[in-house]
Amino acid sequence: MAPKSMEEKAKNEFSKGAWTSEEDKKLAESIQIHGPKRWKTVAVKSGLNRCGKSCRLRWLNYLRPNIKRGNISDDEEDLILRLHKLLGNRWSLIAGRLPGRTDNEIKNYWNSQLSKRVNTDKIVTTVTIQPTKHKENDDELNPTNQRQRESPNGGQEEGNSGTIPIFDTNEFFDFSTETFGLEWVNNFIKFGVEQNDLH
DNA sequence: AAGGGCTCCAACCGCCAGCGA
DNA sequence: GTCGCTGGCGGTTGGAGCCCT
Repeated sequence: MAPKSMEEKAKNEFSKGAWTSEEDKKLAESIQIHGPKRWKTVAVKSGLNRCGKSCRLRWLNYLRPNIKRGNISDDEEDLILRLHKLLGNRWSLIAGRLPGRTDNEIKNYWNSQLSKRVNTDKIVTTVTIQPTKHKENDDELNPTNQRQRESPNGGQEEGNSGTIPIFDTNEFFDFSTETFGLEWVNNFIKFGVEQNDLH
């Protein structure tokens, strides 16, 4: 029985499990040559018996330069809580606003620490978001939104029961740039204060 | 000291969208 | 228009290490 898809083929042919320092070195060298985009090429040229997806994951979550690991500060935790309240489980978007943090790390942090606290302590952020008429723009901007809505819980954690926050992410985030300035944080907090003042 | 349960996190899996042939 | 390949995403799993009894 031949494999039905490339993914199934990959499952059978590539090695899995923890990466060794030797593999890390080979991967880094290959990425230096081919760039952190063409993962199939990187995987093949590196001589690693790993699939492109695995190489990408390793690079993004571990080898990438300027990556921060562990010791999530109170400020960062507060941001994660607030952003999760607004965005739901859109980890890549949340990570994009936390310099040096990866979506995987934030997802793990949420699942291991924050979700429990949200459920048990009934943490309530002070931000109350009103629906806007720009929902469609949000989808155009972030294709993953559509998938989120199709997920069983609609991208919302149990701790977020109640009204589903719908807002225009573009009001806060400039997705057209890769800069990680903190100006958006000020806008974000200011917006939250304004919304609270209305109630 | 031992072993059973728990926590955390690296890595895998499945799905989907974009793109080129 | 469609098909296959690739990259990106969120969900899930497995194992190493820690803690408690």
